[in-house]
Amino acid sequence: MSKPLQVAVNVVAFSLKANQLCVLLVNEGTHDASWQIPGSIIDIEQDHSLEDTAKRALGSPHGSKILYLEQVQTKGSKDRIPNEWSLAVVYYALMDHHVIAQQPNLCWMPVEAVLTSKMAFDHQTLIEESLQRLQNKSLYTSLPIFLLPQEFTLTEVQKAYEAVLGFCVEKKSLRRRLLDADFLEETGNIRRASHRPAQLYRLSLPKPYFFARIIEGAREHK
Amino acid sequence: MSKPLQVAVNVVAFSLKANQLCVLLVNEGTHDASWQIPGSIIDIEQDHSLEDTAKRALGSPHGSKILYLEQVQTKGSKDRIPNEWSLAVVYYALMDHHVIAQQPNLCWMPVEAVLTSKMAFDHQTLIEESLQRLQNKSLYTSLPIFLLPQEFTLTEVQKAYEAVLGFCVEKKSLRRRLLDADFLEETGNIRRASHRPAQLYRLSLPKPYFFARIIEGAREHK
DNA sequence: GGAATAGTGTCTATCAGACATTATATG
DNA sequence: CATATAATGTCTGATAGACACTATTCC
Repeated sequence: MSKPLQVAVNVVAFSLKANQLCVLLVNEGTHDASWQIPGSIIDIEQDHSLEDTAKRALGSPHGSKILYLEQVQTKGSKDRIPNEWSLAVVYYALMDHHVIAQQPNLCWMPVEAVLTSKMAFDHQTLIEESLQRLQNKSLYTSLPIFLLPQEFTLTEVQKAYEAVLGFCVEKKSLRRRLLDADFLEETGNIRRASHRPAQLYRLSLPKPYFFARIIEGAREHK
Repeated sequence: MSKPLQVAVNVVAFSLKANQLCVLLVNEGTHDASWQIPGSIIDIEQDHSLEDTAKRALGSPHGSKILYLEQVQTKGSKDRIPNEWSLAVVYYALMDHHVIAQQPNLCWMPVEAVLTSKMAFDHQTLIEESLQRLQNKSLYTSLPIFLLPQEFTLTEVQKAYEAVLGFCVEKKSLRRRLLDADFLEETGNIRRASHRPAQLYRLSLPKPYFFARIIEGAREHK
């Protein structure tokens, strides 16, 4: 019989800020470079399930404002953290960056910056692997839309795809995919600016839509 | 601070037996209908990582004869098992059914039979979800080949895809995918029978290959 | 009218499916 | 030669990408 083990749930939270994909980081403050992703130890009194722990780690116990939450993987080994068998269940979340209260120890950092900065433990890897999953899945689903507010234009959807994927996507192809698929509905409202106004849409289902084919422009960028 | 928790690793092992996709089941013998999938509690002395626990659960500590192993998900909640917060990391494995020693408490059961029989705990669900993952991934990867022996014909590959996916795939399309992709090499050997003999192939890489598009015949069967 | 972005029309290339055809072994 | 399976040729349809074009608003 083996000794018991403490289990953490960590969350890589993504949001869009000025058309940039960002990740939520916490500074535990022990020393300067100790940026981490949010996480909590499972509390079997408080948490009913792993998802509850994930939501608690994001300070959103009832999950409001977490528009999408998906488990990525579980890491467990003797040497993930020195001298300690450690286990972490990793999720990623898509949300609006406004919902996190301004706190000095929290920040939304652009992914490119994250990928070159020093992170605590193996959190760099956890972020990379979550990003990889989000990117792959965005090639054949409507996931990037879950980074947007409830009402959005098709151009905003395109910007969201480009922020997630890291390359340009073709306007007409994307619009064809989106409109042919029948998971968007016009709200009837219109976004005005100093040019032709744009139709506003909303999701008619709270779940991501799966397309039959991937965005193939991706192949040249692999 | 929450109480510690015991963590199990469970494995849904698939193999091909007479062109049928089968799942490895264990009967713990306490009562008749207690078929389960193999599993072990993490032993932090013995196991270096989660994968080690998975391999140990399959009675294959060094992983020989497990041709493919992939983590599917981690289930954790208060009510998965009555009156106990329980946590299980689930993997699926692809292997040759010959490698499991004949033991009275082990059996390879065809998936269709599994899906209609009563299983212990939530193991029915774990199998369904693993199968789902295997099927989805088989639409755009070479995974089914990992159910075959080292040398195989293209017709055997087709049968493997059909066993996994549960529907017929078109011969020419599949061969085009396989041969255009450059992850197979002819062994030079030949499989003989009472008809035209077939070229034998082997994998030139031990990793699954990812195709650019899915097997679209799938769409009609969804 | 000019600037700027929204939204469309349409051609091409690629590739999966369908299915007919040819090839090669055994008995 | 009959049978059975291996392997190929080739047409069609669907759809992603490219990109030029039109539409509509503000100033």
